[in-house]
Amino acid sequence: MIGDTIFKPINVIDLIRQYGERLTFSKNEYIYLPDDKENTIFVVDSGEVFISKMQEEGKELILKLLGRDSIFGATRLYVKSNEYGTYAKAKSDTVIKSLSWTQFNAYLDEPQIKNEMIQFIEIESERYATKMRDMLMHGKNGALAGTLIRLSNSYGEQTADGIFIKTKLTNQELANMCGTTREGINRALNILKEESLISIENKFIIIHDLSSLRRIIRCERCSIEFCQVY
Amino acid sequence: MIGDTIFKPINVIDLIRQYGERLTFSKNEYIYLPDDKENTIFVVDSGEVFISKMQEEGKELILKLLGRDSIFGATRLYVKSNEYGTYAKAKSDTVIKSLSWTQFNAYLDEPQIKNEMIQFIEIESERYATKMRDMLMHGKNGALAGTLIRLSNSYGEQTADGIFIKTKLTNQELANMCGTTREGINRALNILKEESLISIENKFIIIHDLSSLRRIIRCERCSIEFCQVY
DNA sequence: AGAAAAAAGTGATAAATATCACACAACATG
DNA sequence: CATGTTGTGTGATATTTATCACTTTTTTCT
Repeated sequence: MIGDTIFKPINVIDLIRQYGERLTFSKNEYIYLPDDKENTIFVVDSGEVFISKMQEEGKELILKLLGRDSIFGATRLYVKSNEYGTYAKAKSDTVIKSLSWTQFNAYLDEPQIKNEMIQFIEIESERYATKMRDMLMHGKNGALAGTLIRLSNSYGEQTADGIFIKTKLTNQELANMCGTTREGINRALNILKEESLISIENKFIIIHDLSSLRRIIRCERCSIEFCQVY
Repeated sequence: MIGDTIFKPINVIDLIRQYGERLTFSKNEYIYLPDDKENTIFVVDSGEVFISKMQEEGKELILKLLGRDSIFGATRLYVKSNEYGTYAKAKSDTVIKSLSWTQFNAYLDEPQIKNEMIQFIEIESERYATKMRDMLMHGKNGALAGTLIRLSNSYGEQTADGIFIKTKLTNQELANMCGTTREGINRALNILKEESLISIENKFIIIHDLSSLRRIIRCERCSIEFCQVY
């Protein structure tokens, strides 16, 4: 992360790590499907996980890209719609810890645990609202700019050369995060490269001019906490 | 609403009604601005309120259209970003009740109140996630179809003629809900009229063929609870 | 290392959206 | 009821985005 520390539900993470079952998934494996019974809470140990909204005809919308310490799955205290509604897929070989909701539920009496869960949901909601604007108001270039900014907040590392994004993403994956096409992303990235806003080295994106990216979506008062890819 | 009853935080609503201050706003008045200090929770008594994300150059993205019994404002238990981030504007002449966060906070010890607030936030988050997909994956027609479906769930009344949407919306307002232009909405509505999916009578929209609207955004397993305009 | 698979790049074209510039209708109000 | 004001409808045009059909490059896997 650049600068600010952001909220992390450390007690919840510890709890799942301590009592949860260790599971491994290889690249592209599904961790849960939209109509699976929503009865497990997960935390990422290593690797990366996409949370997506399903869409037939091969299309998908990636809502989140999770890394170590992200919690996901049954994260709702009361709203039990029975199904997850989303699906989770391992982006790379991944180790996660999983705890059944029934087991986790027993710890919700502890104020610290419950409070962290509430904060988690509140932040999630704020992030969606912010993202909605970025994705809808400035065309597909705006969606890409917004995604790159979020990536820099979540996976960016400041280097002499610029902000190095510590995760490789294919054009198709970026397209699915932006709700657009692979070809469109390819062209848009190439334009950003020509304009020297970014460069790509060994498939890793480096952001050289964050302010110009921000200008695309007219984001000045950008909140680091609410502008994340997870 | 059509069918299902949906979640309503009745105890919270009663609380704000009982102890809150009555405020009136006339059409187009702002109730709060994005950088106002987030220190008041509101409930709508009568009239309608838009919650929007700001955008200079006159553009705005309407996130919610609230009616009687909707709560808004400082609805976060822990995440106090100090500013609202959104603005609230009276769509029509409106009466609301407002309670300072400090006062409201004292009642959060009551489990019923706290639980309702948590549920409210959880549902809000689910609604945003669902909306994101509808708005991003099927172009501007999809955004309009999604908006009309949400309007029918929130403000629809089944009549012999179809689903009557009990609130008047200008093309500009619909455009701001969809992240598109007034002209675009105008043409899209006219096409839907030609195809007899909807008709407009005395400025009120009537939906004749909800299934066809759903087909535009490929929504079969549509959840009434998560598909609302508030 | 070589073959197969996956991802990236690109031109041509079609389709969707936005923009501009008005005409016209409806509505509110003094 | 005359008159601004606000909202609607629409053509013409520009811009953006998606689609198709490939080629080339990069990665993966024996």
